[in-house]
Amino acid sequence: MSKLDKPEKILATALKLFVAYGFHGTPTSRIASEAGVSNGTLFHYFKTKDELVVALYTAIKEELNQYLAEKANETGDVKEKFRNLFRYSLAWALENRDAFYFIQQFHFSPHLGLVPDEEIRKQSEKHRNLFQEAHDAKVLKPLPPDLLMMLSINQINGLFQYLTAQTVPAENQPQRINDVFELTWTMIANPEKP
Amino acid sequence: MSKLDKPEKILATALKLFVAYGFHGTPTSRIASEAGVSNGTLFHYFKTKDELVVALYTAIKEELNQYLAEKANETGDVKEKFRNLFRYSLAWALENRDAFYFIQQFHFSPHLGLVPDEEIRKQSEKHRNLFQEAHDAKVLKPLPPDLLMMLSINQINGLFQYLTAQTVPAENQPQRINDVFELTWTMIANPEKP
DNA sequence: TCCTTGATTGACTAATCGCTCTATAAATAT
DNA sequence: ATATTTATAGAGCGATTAGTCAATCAAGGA
Repeated sequence: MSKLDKPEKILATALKLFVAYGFHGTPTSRIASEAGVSNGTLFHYFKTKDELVVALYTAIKEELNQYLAEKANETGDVKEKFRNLFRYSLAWALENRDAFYFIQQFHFSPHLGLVPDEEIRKQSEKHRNLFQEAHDAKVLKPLPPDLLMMLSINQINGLFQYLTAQTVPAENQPQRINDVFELTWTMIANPEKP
Repeated sequence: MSKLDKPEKILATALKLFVAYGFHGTPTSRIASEAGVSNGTLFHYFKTKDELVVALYTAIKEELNQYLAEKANETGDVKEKFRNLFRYSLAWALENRDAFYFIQQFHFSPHLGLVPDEEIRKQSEKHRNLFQEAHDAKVLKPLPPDLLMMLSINQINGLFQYLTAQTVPAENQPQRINDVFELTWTMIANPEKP
């Protein structure tokens, strides 16, 4: 127990086991033992198992958002901002496959209902603003920006699934990612705008 | 027990409960009682709970595929075939929300590993062929057809999420669906082809 | 030094769950 | 009519699990 402090170690272990065996398929006792702590310690930091699951979700989301905030490109034009967001989202996903998979697993589980709507909206606020501003500037197609954002996110998810399922050589991945970004951009961008 | 025979009633009840409470969040005893059968009867038709989950998945997939096969347009040009596939996929999803949600829930669960790869590939064989043929005829962009199929499927998923989350008036849905199909088509189609 | 507070442990429990088993009834075959 | 298989029920069992609890241990403040 040197590098990570205990709550972090518990979360890291829970992530590994959850993606392998599912939420209810992993007993808290196993999380505790594989994390090298006792059963009681786990419940000292997380009152219930559900609370642990939700804490893991928000921790991962925060990590992703912080990463994207660091890599955000504030200088380029709109398209470059979108490209950056797209590129780094995928870079993070490929570097943190379990975590990215977990996000989707969580979204299709009843645990999603335990997170307040407000919390969820806040997590994607910055991205929503980006789409809203681009929409107001007529850079995007005249469709609801929420819809275009949803489609873009699912482009990322689909490409992630493709890159992780098929064994695409790592050196081809950046090219593929850029290809799909260009597809996505022509899909959502207003062609009448320079 | 009049309309549905018992295995069907069990599957229908399981679907309702699984999407509400998750796989492990719904005891077999509750499935049985809400389906109006005894615990023993459930295990008479499905040897294990896992087998029940997988049977539900394959039953839903078959129903969806049969529906799409019925609605398939064999006459029109390629784009119209794709439009039909897109449109009816969403029509079915919106008419069978629980079932469509369940498919995704299942895909992000460890139960997916219980289905042989061969079985999964067979389920999307016809659609894969459609993409392959369009690719060979240079109708699609020069990218792997598997990738383009993955992206198209995720367009459907994203639009489904949008239409079910936001309260889009039912009368606007066909328009939105067609909008997004056109986006998808310009995304995957080769513009140099008439 | 004593006291308080938080961290840590692991045995323990109450409840639950998947599944079996025995018994019986219904259907089907011979 | 008899035998054989299938359907149904529901009590019950063994195993597992989330969460508790009483007992130490460590750290720091007064």
